[in-house]
Amino acid sequence: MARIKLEEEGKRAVVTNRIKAIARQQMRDQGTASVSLRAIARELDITAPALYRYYPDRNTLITDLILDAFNGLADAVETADQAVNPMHYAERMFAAVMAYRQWAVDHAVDYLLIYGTPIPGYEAPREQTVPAMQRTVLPFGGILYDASKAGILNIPPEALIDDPEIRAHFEEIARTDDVQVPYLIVSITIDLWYRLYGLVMLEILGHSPPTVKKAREFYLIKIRQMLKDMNLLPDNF
Amino acid sequence: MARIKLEEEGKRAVVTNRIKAIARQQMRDQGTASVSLRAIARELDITAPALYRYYPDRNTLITDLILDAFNGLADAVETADQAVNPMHYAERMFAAVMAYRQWAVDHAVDYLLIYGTPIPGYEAPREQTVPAMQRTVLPFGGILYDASKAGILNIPPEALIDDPEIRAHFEEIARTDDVQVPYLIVSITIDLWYRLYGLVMLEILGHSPPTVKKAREFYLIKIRQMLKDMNLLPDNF
DNA sequence: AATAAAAGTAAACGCCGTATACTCTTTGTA
DNA sequence: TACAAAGAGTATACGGCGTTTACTTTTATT
Repeated sequence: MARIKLEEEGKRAVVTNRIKAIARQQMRDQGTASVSLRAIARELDITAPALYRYYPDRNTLITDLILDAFNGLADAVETADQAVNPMHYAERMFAAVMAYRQWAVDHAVDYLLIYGTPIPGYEAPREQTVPAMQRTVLPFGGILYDASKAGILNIPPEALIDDPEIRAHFEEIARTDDVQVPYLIVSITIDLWYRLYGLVMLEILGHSPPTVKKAREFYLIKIRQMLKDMNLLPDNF
Repeated sequence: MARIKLEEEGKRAVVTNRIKAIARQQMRDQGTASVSLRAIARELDITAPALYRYYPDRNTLITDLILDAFNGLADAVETADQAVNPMHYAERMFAAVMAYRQWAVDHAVDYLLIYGTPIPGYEAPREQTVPAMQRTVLPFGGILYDASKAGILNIPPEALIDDPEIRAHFEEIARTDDVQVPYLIVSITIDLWYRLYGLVMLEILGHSPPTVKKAREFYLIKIRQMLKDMNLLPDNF
């Protein structure tokens, strides 16, 4: 029975996966906000209301797509990080940073879905999306923390935060059950992260100020400088 | 007759302005992509097809809103720049940078409209939008150029571009009819700009990695560091 | 006052998300 | 094995959307 139950669940999973795949294709073709239940149903040779057996409404489907995107991005970064020697912090950071950009470029709509303008009428359920989002930032923080513990990391002076409130906020973020990560790690992680974000968004949306051609090279130049400032630039770059 | 003609044109302008105002209100309420001709018509106590006397289609209206937004942002930055002594480059830059953020925060939907995820089904007419967009970047380049001519500007080493193609591209951007602005000015302008972009987007969209509270203070911290690196930090900040 | 242009309306087409009521088909159990 | 319950799907409908077509009203000019 457990086996039959599983097969049943499997069938449902197959259908929901096809629904999501078609939705992603639609986003690719028509833009992030163009997920249309009727169009998905048409593609599946099914009437529109039948989709409501799988998703209670359009928003839930979108939430599912968002969670998939966050997890896909996080997986890509984590995988890249874990593929290199954990003691080679510079290589780890470089791999993570390049994987981040590559995933965003390869899955532009998904990246826009999670980090771009929200879809009108859609409100994200924060209790689900926030943890998923944090997964995409955590690897960078982890690498920086590891490097700092190893005494490798150079923390640029601009990471120091005078404002006590922001400092407290950063310390709160960095407090887990057993460790208190120094707020400076949070500070440089966010600094790195918002710059990745700006660079990637610019490339994906294609409206660099006068368009920067050769976006990958530009990204590399900027990344190289950032990592150099942190003493995390791999020798071979 | 010329007078009457003008009044006629004035009436048309009044209506199109009301159309745009309602559209902006809609965006504010429902999100960037929710500009609805029928809803605008309803608000105007008019039938939907009547709107086609003023705009041939929805996309043209959106283009108009986009151009207004670009020009509004550019005006805000230019005005802030021109309000201070033109010889005080640090003050000029600080004023421009703060005006940029303030406009974006005050007109979040408009900022998203021009720099966020494109509206599905809408394709911007580049020959109109690109020049308007350039107006929003130009003031920063101008201040930096003026400061460099005055021998004030400190150009950080990361502005140097090794890649000859990107360098050539930057030089092309910086070539106007009578002057050839050094590519380094373009390089630091773009560098400043994409970081403003990342910071502002993060604040507007509210999905800082774990949300950064006190976004203005955070912006200030980052800006201060950038300007300091360029020797453009005003004394009083 | 007559006329031409501008502004607006009514009706329709084919999209959309969603709700309701109904019908098959599959499945678990008496 | 017969049957009831559950699951999957359909038909129909509602009100929303952008847009087109054909027609009417208003306004300005000669």
